[in-house]
Amino acid sequence: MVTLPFIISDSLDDQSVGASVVTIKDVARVSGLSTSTVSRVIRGDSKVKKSSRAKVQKIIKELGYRPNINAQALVSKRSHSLGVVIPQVSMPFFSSLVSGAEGAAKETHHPVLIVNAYGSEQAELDAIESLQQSRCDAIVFHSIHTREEKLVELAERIPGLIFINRLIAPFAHRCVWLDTNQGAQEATRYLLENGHTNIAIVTLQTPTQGAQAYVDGIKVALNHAGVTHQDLMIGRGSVDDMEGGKEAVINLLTMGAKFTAILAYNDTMALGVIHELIKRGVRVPEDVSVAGFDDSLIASVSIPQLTTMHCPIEEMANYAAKLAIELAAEPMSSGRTHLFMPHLVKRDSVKQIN
Amino acid sequence: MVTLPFIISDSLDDQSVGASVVTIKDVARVSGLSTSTVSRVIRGDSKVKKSSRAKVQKIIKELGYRPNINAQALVSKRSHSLGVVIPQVSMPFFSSLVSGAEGAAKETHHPVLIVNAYGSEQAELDAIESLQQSRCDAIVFHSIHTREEKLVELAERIPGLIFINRLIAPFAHRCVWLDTNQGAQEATRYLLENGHTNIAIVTLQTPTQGAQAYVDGIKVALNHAGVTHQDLMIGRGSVDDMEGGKEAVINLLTMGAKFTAILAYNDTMALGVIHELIKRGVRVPEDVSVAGFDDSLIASVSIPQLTTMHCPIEEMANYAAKLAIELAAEPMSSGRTHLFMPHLVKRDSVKQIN
DNA sequence: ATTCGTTTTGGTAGCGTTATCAGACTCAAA
DNA sequence: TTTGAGTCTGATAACGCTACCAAAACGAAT
Repeated sequence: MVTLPFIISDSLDDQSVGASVVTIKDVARVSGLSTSTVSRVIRGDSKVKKSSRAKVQKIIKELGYRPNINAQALVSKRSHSLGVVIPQVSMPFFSSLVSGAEGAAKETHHPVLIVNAYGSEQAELDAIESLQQSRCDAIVFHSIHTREEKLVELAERIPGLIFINRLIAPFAHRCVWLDTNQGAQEATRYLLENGHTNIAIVTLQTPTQGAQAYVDGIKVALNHAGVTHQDLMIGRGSVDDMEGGKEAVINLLTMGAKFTAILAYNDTMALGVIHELIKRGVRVPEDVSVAGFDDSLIASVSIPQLTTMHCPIEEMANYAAKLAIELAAEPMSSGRTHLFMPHLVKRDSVKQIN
Repeated sequence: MVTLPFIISDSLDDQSVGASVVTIKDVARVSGLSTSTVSRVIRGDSKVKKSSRAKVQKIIKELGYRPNINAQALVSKRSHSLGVVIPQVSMPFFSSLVSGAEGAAKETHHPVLIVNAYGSEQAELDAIESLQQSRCDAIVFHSIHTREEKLVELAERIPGLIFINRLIAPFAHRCVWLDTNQGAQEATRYLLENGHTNIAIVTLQTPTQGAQAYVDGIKVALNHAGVTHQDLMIGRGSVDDMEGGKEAVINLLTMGAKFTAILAYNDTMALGVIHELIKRGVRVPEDVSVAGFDDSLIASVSIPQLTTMHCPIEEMANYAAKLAIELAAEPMSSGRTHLFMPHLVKRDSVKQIN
């Protein structure tokens, strides 16, 4: 980082006293009505004469009045804002998530608070607590490290808390999740259809719920197709990024696995795999096919473009945000499940063999 | 989007009345002191006896008390939160920006509000207004479409408003920006050093401030090196994404431009260029070298990995956030400029010729 | 003991909004 | 004209906190 120390000698400020903000009282005074009536108009309460409503609305517009949401939050004990807790906004998957949630929140004029909570249960719990301090009542939470038991506790305490991309059985109706197992099956079937039977898996060393479902799904599809794997070829990476992908494929190679295709737990790992293979002179997809999972931005940007399972994370987050806002307004103890399906996106990293 | 309508019949909730939140009064009562003293402890006011302070802090911890920030904001007329306005979180460049700002805000316990403002001046102004309504006083604003005159107006009104990646001359000390011109020069020099003299530019149809600086920088470097371009080869795309990149290179090709290297205004456009070239059987970098700008995530993901100018957007945003928070606390009418330098990242998309 | 400065404390009045209740105004029916 | 049932409106008390001022409490110096 380079910051030039060039000083600009600026004139002094004119000390202009910032035009004091207009309050509900100003609107009341100007309109000749009481704050109560103005408040009713703001909140869309029906018990107000048409002419009064019109007058108040006119004055509000003229004065550029905006209710102070802090005061509203104070008295109503609800902030009308949406919190989003994710590991890292800068990762494409999560930034899509945030984007989806932001879209939903904007529709209902909810401000969006985001908190990065990376790497540990403590970070995740701290994030939730900081949102609570802001009296944020609707929360979309992408938890990775927090124990289910803790999450149950949180869900009991916070009616507007929605889990995304993770299933907490006792609160299934508060989870917006993806059928990773089915997705993995579909990806596997696609490889099988293309003649691949020697399929290796690239996944995480310490599998998350999703990673587990992914591997399970692949096994189901392989079994169902009658592909007998005396022992499954599984390469594991310690992290879910490109490095993890490289690590996993190196493992696979050093254990002498023979495969014509690789299924990777996510796009980033898949790209790590591809990079490592190409570095070793293995062509993708001519020698080995590779499929990812997520269909994140990088999938369509890479060369070859990645065949992958599209995970509708933006729509899921949009849905989750609406649900959170809804439940924050009126808690419900049960309801339907919110299950989304990934679907296959065929691009260039998988090739037909035989 | 597929949502399964599977209904879970859940037991009724136990109607547990959410343990009412502890307030400053509770702390005061339990500690046997007044709310004033407790408030002093919270705010770190020095005028409080050591023993009292210790006692209050103990009780606060025991009761799990957290100040209600809405009440604090109401009385202090400042929200102590940081707003971030960007075109789209889901774009890697901006999600890095958000991430940097979030990091800075977390240090000072400022919640982070994000607002997408895509595509128009109105969207950007609406975003700022929505933050104002939240009484958000520190704002980092990545403006693209708003006229400078409007931005000056905003800057005058909001002391904690910082512009990122755009220079507003009258408020230079409130801008955290990048020397794109120098960066473009450096990229150009690198191509020249590698023997390229027929260099084409890929940029935007309607150039933003940054795009203009980029093209200017290239011209400067070319002139300086004595490379005479009777007429510069410039291909223009209507948008700054892969499609825009493709569009621009197609323009270049159809106008019959002869080049051995392309400088693209950003990484995404550069990748669009590469995709289009490869599609047409032109090898990168063997036949044509391509360099990008930004060093966003995708630059290291593609094959070939992209040679590009690293733009330290995360550090810039971190710096901008700190500045915004600082200025919101105590406005200043002048100060130093905050200029960051991009630097070259050599990867695989540029090849030496001759 | 009295005085004085200094440190420490508590009481109270808001901040801008909403909820609640009671009061005032309609208008039709008696 | 009175009555009653609506419809509409306004006064007021919170919400949880901080700012301000005044009152204690404490020593040290007289």
